[in-house]
Amino acid sequence: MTSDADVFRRRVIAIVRRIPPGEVATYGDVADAAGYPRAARAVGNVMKSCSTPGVPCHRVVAAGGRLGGYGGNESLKRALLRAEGLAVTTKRITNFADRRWRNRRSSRP
DNA sequence: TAATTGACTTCGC
DNA sequence: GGCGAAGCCAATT
Repeated sequence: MTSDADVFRRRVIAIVRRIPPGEVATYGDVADAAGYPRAARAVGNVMKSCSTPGVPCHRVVAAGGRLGGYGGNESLKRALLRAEGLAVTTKRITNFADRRWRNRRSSRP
């Protein structure tokens, strides 16, 4: 059944899978790409339930270049992002602005 | 069915 | 610069 929630989850997963290596996207960006610019939290929930392999959840970070959660293992997330070619510090991504995956429908002034 | 939680975001103090 | 509160969406209990 294509429940709205299922579609949302499917959409989020599809979008996250579309994130190219070496780039990252924020929960808000993924939510926006999914059609719900305010569903950043919902994206987090979907990620937590992401039983779908091939989904680079570690490429999804919080806004402002912060790491976010990743199950609490932000150290692991930091290592993965660094392996992707990103400059990550203990709390945020240094070149986040340059590595941010542009997927938003409208550019923000 | 209703209420709570959660890997968020943003503004205010 | 750090902490707190409010707002939004979906999943879970």
